[in-house]
Amino acid sequence: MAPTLAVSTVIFALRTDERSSAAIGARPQLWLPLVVRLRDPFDGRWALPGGPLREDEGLADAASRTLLETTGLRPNYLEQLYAFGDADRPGAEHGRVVSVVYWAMIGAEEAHLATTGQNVRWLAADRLPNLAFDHNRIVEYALWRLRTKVEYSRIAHAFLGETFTLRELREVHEVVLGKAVDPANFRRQVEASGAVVPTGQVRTGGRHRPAQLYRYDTAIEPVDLGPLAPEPQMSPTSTEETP
Amino acid sequence: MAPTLAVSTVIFALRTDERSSAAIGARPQLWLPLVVRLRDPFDGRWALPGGPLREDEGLADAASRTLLETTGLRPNYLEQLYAFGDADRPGAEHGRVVSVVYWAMIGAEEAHLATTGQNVRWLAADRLPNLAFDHNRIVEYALWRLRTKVEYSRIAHAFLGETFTLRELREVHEVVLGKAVDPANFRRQVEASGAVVPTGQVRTGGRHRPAQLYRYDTAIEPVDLGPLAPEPQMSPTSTEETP
DNA sequence: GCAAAAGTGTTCAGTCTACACCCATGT
DNA sequence: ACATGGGTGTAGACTGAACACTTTTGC
Repeated sequence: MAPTLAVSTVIFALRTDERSSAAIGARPQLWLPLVVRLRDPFDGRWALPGGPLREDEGLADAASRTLLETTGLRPNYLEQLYAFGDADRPGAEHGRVVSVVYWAMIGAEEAHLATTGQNVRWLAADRLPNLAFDHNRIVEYALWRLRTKVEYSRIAHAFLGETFTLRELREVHEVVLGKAVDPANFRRQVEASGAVVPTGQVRTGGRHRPAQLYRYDTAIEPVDLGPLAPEPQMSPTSTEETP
Repeated sequence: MAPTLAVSTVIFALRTDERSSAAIGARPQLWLPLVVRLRDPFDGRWALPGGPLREDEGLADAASRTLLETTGLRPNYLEQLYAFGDADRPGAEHGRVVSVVYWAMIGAEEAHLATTGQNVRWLAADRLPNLAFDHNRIVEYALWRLRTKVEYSRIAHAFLGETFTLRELREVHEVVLGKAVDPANFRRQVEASGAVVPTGQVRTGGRHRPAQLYRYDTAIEPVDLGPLAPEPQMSPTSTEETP
């Protein structure tokens, strides 16, 4: 019997814990939405949003769709993570499944508006319970990818809104990497990258000097995707023998 | 109708062109084995080795198997590349296929022994004809991944044998990256990485001072795979709510 | 005025790069 | 002897971490 094909998505957003949100200076954390399984295997356990691939639907489309269905949102960033399909995956007794998993980043403003359906719940990424299938391992891998990618690319802004202060962007790095970042050096690095442009506006309100607001420079690709980049640049490198 | 699942592999080896092998100082190049398609779609065109996923067989196992079937070899390095599954992939008219593609590196000694079956042919990676499906794009992406990975990890030795001189290792870098590398600086970087240990043996025969032979230090992982590393470190980060 | 964060300047150490130079071998 | 690549040394450019310091707001 041929294995079933499914698409799942690890959806990350930066949120402040509701319970401690009243506390001043509450650091945001990484959260992700999970859905309850309503049947075996792993009936009643939390699992990543996902489902079978529909006809005439691309893999990334399926990821976007399940994301929209579970959260009502569209992601600022979406990337394929990995295809998991070992024959001994947990739950394979009930029918083998090959999962193509995506991971996504949601902006701050949208994250507030997330519809939390009956079977959906947001949980902190570093305090997850035992999930269905091998989903704990998948989330671990997605977290690892997020962390390494934040360091060498420019995706951090995908957790923020249209405009943001460098302080906010730095906080994203600090929360994701789990360590403090020098404000002075961070500012210079970001400015030197040219990925960000000042809007002229400032954000006031703190008990301190107002901060310049920046916007992401859309002319700059956040990640180097190589030949997978948008423009499909179909490349018959040369024209030679065809047997 | 559910999409079919297939596993294909981009297999790289460093070879000297047979026609110019007589010439002295012939630079090796990247080659890859392709198979002729014997039916529609793309009947008669070259394609990546691959096929459907068998029952009770992991994705990586399937990649290894097709690699063995087409070349008679086992790879020194094997990694998942990407899952291609857009609804508008070339050839989808004859039935939609989601391809999980792997890429592999073959050692120098093995590459000589490669069995070249009736329908198999090795072609130079930078002079490929029009391949079946979107396989040109896939090879481009695999090449890009190989190049970026050679720069920041220690996989280059996978194109060589058990022991090798630093000259040979440097040549791998030069061929893959397509540019000259300073011998002095390369030596220092490799030695500093500690990934390589001198065997005490030397390689004589050139009209020059004999070169020290090195062996790869197997205690060091060639690539940082993060949570996908061998030891499955099943990680229920904590034990919390299960609805 | 004072606390707090925004933003600037400077130093120091480590790394990368280019290139000069000596060493050991085959012919 | 001498050509050739193996191997070492080193000066300058560049980069990143650390941290002192000035600026501008809210209270």
